[in-house]
Amino acid sequence: MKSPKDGVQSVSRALILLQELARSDDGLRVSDLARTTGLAVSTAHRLLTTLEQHGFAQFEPETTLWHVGREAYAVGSAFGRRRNFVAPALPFLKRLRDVTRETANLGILDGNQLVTISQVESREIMRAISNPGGQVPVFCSGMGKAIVATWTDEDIKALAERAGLPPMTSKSLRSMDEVFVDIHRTRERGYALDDEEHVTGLRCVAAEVWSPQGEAVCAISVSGLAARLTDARLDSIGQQIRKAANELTQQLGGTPQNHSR
Amino acid sequence: MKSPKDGVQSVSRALILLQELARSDDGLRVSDLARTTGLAVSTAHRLLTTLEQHGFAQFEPETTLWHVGREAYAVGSAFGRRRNFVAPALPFLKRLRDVTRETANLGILDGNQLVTISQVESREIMRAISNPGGQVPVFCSGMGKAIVATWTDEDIKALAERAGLPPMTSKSLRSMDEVFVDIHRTRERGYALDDEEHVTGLRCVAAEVWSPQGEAVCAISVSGLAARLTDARLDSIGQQIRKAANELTQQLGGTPQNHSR
DNA sequence: CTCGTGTTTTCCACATTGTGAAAAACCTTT
DNA sequence: AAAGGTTTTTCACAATGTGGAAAACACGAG
Repeated sequence: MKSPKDGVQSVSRALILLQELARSDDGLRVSDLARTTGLAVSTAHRLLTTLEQHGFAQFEPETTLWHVGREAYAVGSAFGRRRNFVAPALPFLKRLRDVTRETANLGILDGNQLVTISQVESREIMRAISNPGGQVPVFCSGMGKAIVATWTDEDIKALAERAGLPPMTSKSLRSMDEVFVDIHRTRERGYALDDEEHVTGLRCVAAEVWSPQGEAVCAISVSGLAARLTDARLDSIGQQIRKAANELTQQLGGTPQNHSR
Repeated sequence: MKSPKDGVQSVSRALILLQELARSDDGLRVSDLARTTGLAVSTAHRLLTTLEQHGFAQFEPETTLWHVGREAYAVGSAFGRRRNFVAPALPFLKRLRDVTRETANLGILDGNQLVTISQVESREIMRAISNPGGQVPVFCSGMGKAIVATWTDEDIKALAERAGLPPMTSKSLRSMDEVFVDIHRTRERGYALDDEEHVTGLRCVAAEVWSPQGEAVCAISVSGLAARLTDARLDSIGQQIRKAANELTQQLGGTPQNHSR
């Protein structure tokens, strides 16, 4: 009967209680919890009070109902804080790589730069262009523009002023006007485009991913040689990225917002 | 040595490990955790694997680091769900963030502490100050004071005695007299102010939100560097928060009461 | 007011369960 | 190949968690 590999019994039970609590919206009584988890009432009670002492559970004396506590919230939100979208994003990146045969990327905004967090490489000959961890000026990056396009115009302006518009190539956006034209097109299209604005010969199509808070947290993109990412393919790829970004958003517990503002 | 009333030892320890994990943004090793919590390495390891089996902790083999797991997030968000004003509040927070360009927060009173439930970050460079789930002594917090100002003087006194007046900074309220002076000003103004009373260099403007039962259930606030939240801007921002809080109240089916009592 | 039935909470003897020292299995690094 | 640093596993022991039963509440009905 004793299974050596189930971990610590009492801890397991306490966690199961927590999950049970989370399942219910308006609280549970000790005896209910004991029944649904198959524990003795006294045991359930003991575990619950332990959880309560640490703030993971909350007891309402007037109604004698148990709820999930603030500390559970605090600890849980640490999970959200962490860049934990990289793992769930991987399958999506892989699929994008497979259908487009180009490199797929995941990036976040860090300060004034866009940094590539994760990347699934194309299998073509010319592939690794920007390596993971690499930083790119926001407005020279498809992913950067995808994220920024969800912001208000004032915020975008402020960021552009802070970050500047370094001319990486001859096609880089050079003026505030050009930026806003591009952002508008991005919002209309539903995906962002970097047409050799960062590196000559390199194109990139990107869409943003939303957090449960309703903010654009990161973006995914497909990048490859302009010679291969032809105008003809561009929109089809754009749609696919948009779709993948929405699905990833959903999986992260967010809802895709509308791009237009 | 055996203290009968500290609950179940192993569960306590597991929870402490979780909190420790939450504290760190980029993961911890077993041995670090063991040291900081004072547990034997093997014990820590056993507890962690138990947490992992239930998804509350996450282990990255390649880097041998432990993180908070998805299940902790799932359970924690049940806490937010119960406080069902967090979703409707989001648009208001976003708007506040957009017009003030500072961080907007939503907080509730939990026991003697004010806990930040939700937050929409400013896009300026210096932003994340307190993370969601964080706790602050009531009287060092704009949101805390906004809520408390709706109470009777006796209730306030009782709370202050229970919770104490921890001097977080040199500007923190230190005496019952100072508390009541501040509360009076808050009631007159219609919004509460935290002028570097929690963290030096940080200001915060807040107003309370009413439930249909006619109780102040939560508060919203805007916080930012004192250097940016200048005296000149303060009143204008205060008015805007007051307005947003009233609108949110309305949307929740409550009616904004009058602050004076 | 008293009894009855539903709770939650406390107690306690017992052995199941969790414990930590130490050893084993892994890694990198030199 | 050896030396430090890890993470895992093992194991003998007793401290720790267990659940039945009893006590303390809380409410409604008679």
